[in-house]
Amino acid sequence: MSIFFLLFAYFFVMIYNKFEVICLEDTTDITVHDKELVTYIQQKMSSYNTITDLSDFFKIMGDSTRLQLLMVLEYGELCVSDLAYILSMSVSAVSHQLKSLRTAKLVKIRRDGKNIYYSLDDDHIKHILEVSLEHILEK
Amino acid sequence: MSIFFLLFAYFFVMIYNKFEVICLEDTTDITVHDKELVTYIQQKMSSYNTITDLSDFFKIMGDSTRLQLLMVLEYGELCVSDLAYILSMSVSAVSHQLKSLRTAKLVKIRRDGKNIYYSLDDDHIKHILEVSLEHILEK
DNA sequence: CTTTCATTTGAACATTTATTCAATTGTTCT
DNA sequence: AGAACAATTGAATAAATGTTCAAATGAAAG
Repeated sequence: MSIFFLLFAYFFVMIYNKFEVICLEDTTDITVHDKELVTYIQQKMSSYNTITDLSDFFKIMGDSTRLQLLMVLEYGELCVSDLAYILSMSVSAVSHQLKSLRTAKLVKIRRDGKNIYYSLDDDHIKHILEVSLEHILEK
Repeated sequence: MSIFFLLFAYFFVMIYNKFEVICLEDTTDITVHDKELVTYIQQKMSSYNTITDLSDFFKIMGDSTRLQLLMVLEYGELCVSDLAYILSMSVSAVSHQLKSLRTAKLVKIRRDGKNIYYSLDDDHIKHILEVSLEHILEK
């Protein structure tokens, strides 16, 4: 009885391992069709860091709350409660998002007494927003 | 005994309701500081639809996989397995993201036999990517 | 007509993300 | 010093998102 069990176990492990190899090969070994173009792109492609930096930048503006904040701040500096009033959101929620924008270096702050005034940190953003807005409106 | 319970319940409900009102007022009644600027912005602000469209557009590019796909496709049209090979990702994952890009009308497809070739649907995107890349590199 | 290849699809899972709530910090005014 | 105001913070909750896996589709070749 036990010898059959051992044999069974042995073949099971063998087949299981084989199966794993097949699976791994399946996900990594992808047949390339346009080899010339693929190798050309692999040489030319931007570094992974550049791409993640860029996607992080887009991710920041990919939220309507943060984008509204940026667009409102194009008109001038404003304190947190005024921003919350304009977006009709809670002060806390706005503050959290302003923090994201601040760590992304898209806005800067100025303290004046009890208030903290936020403004755009950079004029590039205005340009990007304009170009992108054109893209949206033309579609 | 039961009369005290009723009295307690009555006051509890009264205070609870009052408390709710305070809470609601707390989140909506925000003191405005720069009334002039706030009302000016409220008139000038883009419609909510425009902003959500724009943030949806940024959201699409806010993922490194999708952004890589767009940047790779700047070099020419490619089929799914070649794209998967370049990004070293599974074909399925790439296909899912290509679908997002397609519904966002950023890429288009062309069928050729068993292969499906993807390419950029629009030249605007190239421009936006260039402008944004400049922004990142200058920081 | 069946097999093979390229791709898509849907469900499941894990991870990330945005907002709320309650408590805390920092500032001014009395 | 204490009250009042403006804003931040951290934990908790709920919603959205990306990848994997397994199965299904569509097209071409044997």
